[in-house]
Amino acid sequence: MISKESIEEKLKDNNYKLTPQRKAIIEALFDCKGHFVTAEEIFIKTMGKYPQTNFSTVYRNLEILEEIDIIHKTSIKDGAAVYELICDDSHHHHIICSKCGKTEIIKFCPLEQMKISIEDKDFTLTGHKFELYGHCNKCKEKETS
Amino acid sequence: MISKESIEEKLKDNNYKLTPQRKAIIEALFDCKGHFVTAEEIFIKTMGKYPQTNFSTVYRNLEILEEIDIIHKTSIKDGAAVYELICDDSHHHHIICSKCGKTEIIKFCPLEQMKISIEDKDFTLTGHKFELYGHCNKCKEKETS
DNA sequence: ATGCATGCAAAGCATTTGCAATCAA
DNA sequence: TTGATTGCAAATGCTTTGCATGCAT
Repeated sequence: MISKESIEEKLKDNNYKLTPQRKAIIEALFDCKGHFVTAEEIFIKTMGKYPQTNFSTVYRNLEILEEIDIIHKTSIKDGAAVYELICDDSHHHHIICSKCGKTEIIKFCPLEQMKISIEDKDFTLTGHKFELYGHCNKCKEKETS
Repeated sequence: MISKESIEEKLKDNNYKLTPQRKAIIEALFDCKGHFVTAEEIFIKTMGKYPQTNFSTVYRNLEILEEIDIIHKTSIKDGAAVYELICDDSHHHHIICSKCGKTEIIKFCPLEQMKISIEDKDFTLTGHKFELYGHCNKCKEKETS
């Protein structure tokens, strides 16, 4: 799937150094696999691994990690952005629990069937976003009880 | 399609008063039909119509208008949110120019074909987002020249 | 007359930045 | 050794809020 080692290698390839803070942030992201989490959550988890880590450092690294396609960034609702480790290289989308951030991967991409119907439009396509939102079963149980 | 009168009626129905500021904001949104625009752009346009309008008032009204489904809110990129008057009642999505905010409506919704393949997932669906991003021809021309 | 709406200024929140000190390579 | 990286604190940008005043109904 993906390993810390492969990420560290990718960082090296892009001329980034391996600081203990950076390693701790990556570990934190690993712990949150399958969930979109805020920078604050990552910061807290990182602090548990390497307490001498600053919030700015977290933000700066999240930016780097996004740039080299190690993590996804999106915003579920207004407010803080959320991040998730990319575990699957192939193009995909997400269904996201808007309560806890849990995600599942959706392999289906609507874009292919679309392309034809966009040709007549006044646009050159550069990107797209397709996200489903819902409540995961765990969160639904909490509601009921 | 949609008229200022119908919006004003909807406001009344929801027990909102018709202040000149509110009217000016609605007019501003009309002027921006077919474009996602920031609160600031709406504020500026509103000031041209009724200069005694405060930025807070704009935000407060955008919130109200979103709540009663008069406008759409989304965020194209990080930073400011963008808003657009809803001109078409039927469910649809958008292709959005990430340079100028221009939009075109896409009637196609991928959700229908999807529903079956989500049934096995651990989720109860509550919402979805499907947006295409690109450059409109006008913005592309500017690039070249 | 009543309470919703506004203006103003201050606060809130997530995120970014400048700069000096530090550390990985 | 040297430039990338960090910590710190301050600044930024967007948005929200409290409160007194004003205005639509």
